[in-house]
Amino acid sequence: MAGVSVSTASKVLNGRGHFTAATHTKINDAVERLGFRPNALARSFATGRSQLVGVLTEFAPGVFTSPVMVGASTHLGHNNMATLFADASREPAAMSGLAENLRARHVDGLLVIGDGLHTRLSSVSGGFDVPVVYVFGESVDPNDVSFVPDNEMVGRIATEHLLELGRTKIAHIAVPDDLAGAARTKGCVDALENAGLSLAGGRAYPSMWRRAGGIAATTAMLDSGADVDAIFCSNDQIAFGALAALTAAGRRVPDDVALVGVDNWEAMSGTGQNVLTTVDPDLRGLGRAASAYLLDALTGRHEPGRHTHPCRIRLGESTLGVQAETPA
Amino acid sequence: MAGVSVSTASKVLNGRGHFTAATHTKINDAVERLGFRPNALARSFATGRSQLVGVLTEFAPGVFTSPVMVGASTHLGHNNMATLFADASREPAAMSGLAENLRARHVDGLLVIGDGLHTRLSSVSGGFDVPVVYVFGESVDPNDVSFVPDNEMVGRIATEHLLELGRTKIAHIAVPDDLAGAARTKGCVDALENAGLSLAGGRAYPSMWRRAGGIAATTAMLDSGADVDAIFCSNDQIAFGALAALTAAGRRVPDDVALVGVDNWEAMSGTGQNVLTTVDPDLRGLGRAASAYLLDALTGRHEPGRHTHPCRIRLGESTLGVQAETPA
DNA sequence: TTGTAAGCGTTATCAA
DNA sequence: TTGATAACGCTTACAA
Repeated sequence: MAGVSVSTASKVLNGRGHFTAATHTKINDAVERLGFRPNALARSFATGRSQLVGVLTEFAPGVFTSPVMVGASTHLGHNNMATLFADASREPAAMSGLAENLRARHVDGLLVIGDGLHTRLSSVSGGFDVPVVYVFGESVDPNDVSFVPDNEMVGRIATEHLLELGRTKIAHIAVPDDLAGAARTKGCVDALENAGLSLAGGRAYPSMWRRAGGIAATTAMLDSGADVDAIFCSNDQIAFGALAALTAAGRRVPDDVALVGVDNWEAMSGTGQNVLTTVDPDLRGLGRAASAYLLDALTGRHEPGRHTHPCRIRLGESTLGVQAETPA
Repeated sequence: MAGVSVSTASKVLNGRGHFTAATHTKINDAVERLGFRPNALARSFATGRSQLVGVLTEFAPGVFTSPVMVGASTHLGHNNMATLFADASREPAAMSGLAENLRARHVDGLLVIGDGLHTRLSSVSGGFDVPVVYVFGESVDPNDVSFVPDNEMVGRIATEHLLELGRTKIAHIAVPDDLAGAARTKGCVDALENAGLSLAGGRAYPSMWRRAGGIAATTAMLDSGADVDAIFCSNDQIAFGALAALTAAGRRVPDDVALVGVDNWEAMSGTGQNVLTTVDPDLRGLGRAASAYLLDALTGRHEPGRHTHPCRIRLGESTLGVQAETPA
């Protein structure tokens, strides 16, 4: 319709080669009039690259999975990559079948997203000739590439913030039977040691990830008569429990006891409040970092092993008091 | 390698036509030895059907979005359809661009997933020559196909359960400025009218969707001296607030006041508890129903308008007491 | 600066 | 029951 060959049209539309202005207009006019849209499927077929990245989640409904996925998908989208999604619904056995499925569709790369806690991800890289990146969970195979939050940094940042505020009797409510929890504890203990201090109460107070655990641990701490002016809680749920227990016991937060949690839960759940000082693991950023790596891997980058993603602290009333609202 | 033509191989592998057992073996052997995997991309290109369904979410990190998505994606996967994912990150303006993107990839159909509350979904069906289904949010265009939870049924089921337990002084904590909330209220009031009753306290007690709202509304209710033996709360967060306020006021749940919420939050968030009787909107089922419709639409089904998906009640201690744990 | 033609892997039509 | 061959819509040498 533009009176040119298909190859000319192809080149112009993809900005390859040099053509006269007249040819450009002819082609653009024809595109306009025909409402022409290139068939991405045919293009993928011709080039052998699908411009598709598989995203395989261990359990998509998990609260922490979506931000990682969205961070990844958005960044991929900005780079003309579409996201082919599949969820294993917490059945590890389903993973390889779904991966196989994505492979048949010739994805250019694969992102395997874990649920961030508990266990390692089983490796599905075998059989893939395209890059596979494990996110928010480490592959059992150390030769695979994994991206995880820097949980030691989480513990360190939280503790250093409390130290900077002049707190010295810092207790820690920990989740021991968990990869992420143990790392957060290590970061906390390390930061204290660097300051020549050790855990208030002489030990970490164990808890589950839940609010009720925070209440129980804090109650135990107060009952033991431990002298404490700050608590680093391994997540925000625990910190909310600690807040409740402290308030019930007549301790003021942060005046008597300052509190730091982890997860940036208030922002994530959209409560619009900012009561808790919290360490944000930046899960969107984690997804973005992993997909950025994947895009680089498409052109040869290969750095096997574990990549940690930095966290950032979000200040709130539980350490700064109500003056937390700094004017712009 | 099998010594047959490509067309024979193609037919055998797809189970089309009749061939001798010898041919079958020859081909299967070759497949085995070569590790042959059909190229889904080439197939899509040849057939003109991509076997791809676009899933466009308004805000994927929203707690209620994932179950819908996973329900849809899983059901589609069982029908050889892959899920092409894109998220608008709460920017309505982004929707059409993303939809355009999915269209360029020649998806066989599109699912637009809302966040279940507040507003209607803007229609992106224009320009699509494949079926588009709106889920968990109704399209502004009544000619579009929408799948939403049956929120009137939610209110009705909750209220009928309380009536069956013999409660007659049933109060309601409502969220008025919201499509879903208003429908739940209507279902409740209808059920009461059918039983010849009306709302305890003479009116619904307004609240936000949050726990704090439940506390405030319940406190107001108690302060007003209303005579109440049950409360239907528009969601579980409100119900948890009501539970706290009732307990603080020395009322026993369910002995003095029975409580029903909505969302099946305890199961969704994996707390492993079952304190609250709740109406489960069955969001996975909603996703499944919408994608089942989409698959039918591929072969001609067309029923424009709003399709409601039934809910189901989950009994818990807040209406049955501790004997809720029925033996298997 | 533009055009010709081969090729990507599969399905589908028709003939044998 | 099997095989040749065109076709799907695009990219990409290579030729002009």
